Amino acid sequence: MLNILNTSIIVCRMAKDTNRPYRRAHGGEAPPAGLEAALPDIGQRLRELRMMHGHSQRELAKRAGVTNGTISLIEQNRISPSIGSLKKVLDGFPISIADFLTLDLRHKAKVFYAAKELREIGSGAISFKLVGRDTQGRALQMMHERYQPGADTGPDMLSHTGEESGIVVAGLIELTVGGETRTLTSGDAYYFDSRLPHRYRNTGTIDCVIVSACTPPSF
Amino acid sequence: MLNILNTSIIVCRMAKDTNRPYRRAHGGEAPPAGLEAALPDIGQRLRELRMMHGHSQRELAKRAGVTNGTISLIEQNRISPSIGSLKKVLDGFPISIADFLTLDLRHKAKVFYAAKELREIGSGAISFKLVGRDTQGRALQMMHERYQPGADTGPDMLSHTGEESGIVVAGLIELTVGGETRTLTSGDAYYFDSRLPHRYRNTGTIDCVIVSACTPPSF
DNA sequence: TCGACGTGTTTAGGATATTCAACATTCAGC
DNA sequence: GCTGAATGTTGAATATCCTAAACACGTCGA
Repeated sequence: MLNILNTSIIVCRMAKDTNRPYRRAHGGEAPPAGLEAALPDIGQRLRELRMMHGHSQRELAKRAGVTNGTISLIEQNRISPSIGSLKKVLDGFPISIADFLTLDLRHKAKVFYAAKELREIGSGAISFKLVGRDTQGRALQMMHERYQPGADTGPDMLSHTGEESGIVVAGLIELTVGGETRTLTSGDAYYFDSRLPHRYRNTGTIDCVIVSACTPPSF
Repeated sequence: MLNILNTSIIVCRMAKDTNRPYRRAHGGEAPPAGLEAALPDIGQRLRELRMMHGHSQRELAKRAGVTNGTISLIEQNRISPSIGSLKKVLDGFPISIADFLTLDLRHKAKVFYAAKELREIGSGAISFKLVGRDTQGRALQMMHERYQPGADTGPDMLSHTGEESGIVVAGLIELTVGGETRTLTSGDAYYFDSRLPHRYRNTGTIDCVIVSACTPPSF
C-alpha cells in the first residue's frame, strides 16, 4: 500500500534537493486508494503547539533533546519522525503523543463567557445559568444555580444518568440524596451519582447560590 | 536527552548481531534521568493487537503494505517505527494511532463534604480545594480555587487530557487559552479542552475565587 | 522420512531520519 | 548603517529504519 505521506515527502525532496530517482513503493500491486483515515498534519500541529507555548525551535529542541534542524524538518513535513523522536519532541510539552495526534487546534470553540452570556433556564424561584449554549461534543455542563428562600425542586425526586457535584457559594441548601439529607452552607460541597434520587431545598432566609457541574451534560 | 527505547534497541542489536561500536547519543550532557512519561510498549501492544485479530505477521504485513520483517522488528522493539509506517501497520486494523497508544492494557459513596473536609492542595498564592478524596471511578473533579493577587500558574502553560470549565465567583482572573487571553470577573465563565495550553493569572488587587470542574479528574 | 507449507527471526543494503554546522533573515540597540 | 543575538532553513555526514531475501523451526499429510 502506498503511503501518501511518504510519497508527498519524496515529491518535496525531489523538487527542492536533488534529482535522484525515486523507487516506487512496491512495483507490484496498486494502492487500494485512500480508504484509511488521513494522517494528521504532524508538521503544522507541532508548529501551532510550539507557537502556543511560545517556544522557538531551538528552545523546544533543547527541552526535547533533539536538534533544531529536526524540529524544522518535522514542521515542514519533510520527514515522518519516528515514534521515539516524536516522543522526545513532545516531552518538551506536557502532552502525550495520543493527545497530540487527536487535539484539534484549529477548531476554535468558544471559551470565554461573560456573565450575561450564560443561558438562563427556569425563572422564578429556581434559576440555572448554563455555561455554553450547545453542549454538543462536550463532556461537562457547568452551572450557576440560584435558589430563592423556600425554593424546592419538589418531592418528586430527580434522577438521571451521570454524576453531579457542586460547591455552595452563598446561603444554605438542604440536599437530599438517596434518602440521606444534609444542610450545606457556604463552602460546603457535594458529589453524587445522579441516578440516586435527589432534591434541593433552600431552607434559609436568603438566596442560595451554588456553582455546580454534571457529566454528561443534561440540558 | 537519551532515549530509553532507542538505547535498549541498540543494546539488543549489539548483543545479538554485531560488535559494531555504538556512538553514544550525545557525547556531552548526561540524560536528566527518566522524568518523562514512559513510552508505551509499542512492540507488545502491536503483538497483542495482532494476536487478538488472529493475524500472522505476514498477513498483517500484506494488509498494511509493509514487510513481515518490519512487523517482526517492531514487535521486538528493535526499531522505533516512523509515524508513517506505524500508521500503515495500524491501517491493517480498525484503530487509530492515538487509540493504539492509549489502549488500555486491559457501595455507598461519600456524598456530602463540609468545607473543612475539602482536600486542599497548593498552599501559597494558589490554593485548590478538591471535592472528594479519591477520584477513583469518578467522572468529575469539582474544585474551589483561590488565587491571590499576582498569582500565576506560570509561563509554562498547563496542558492535560480532558475538559475544564469554571465560573468566577469573586475577583478577576486573566485566562489564556490556546493563545487567546481574556480577563473574567465575577459571574463570567469559561469552558475549554484542557489539552489546549492554558494559564491563569490574577491581575487584580483582591483574591480571585473560582469554582471549577474538570473531567476526567486530574488530581 | 520427506517435502511443502506455515510460522517468527535475522541479515545486508538501500532509503529515510537525524545531527551538526553553516547560512540567510529579522530585529533591537547603538 | 552597523553590529550581535535571535530566529528558521538548509546540505553533508551519520545513524536509523525498512525492505528483500534468506534462515530456522514446527506442523501436516503423503
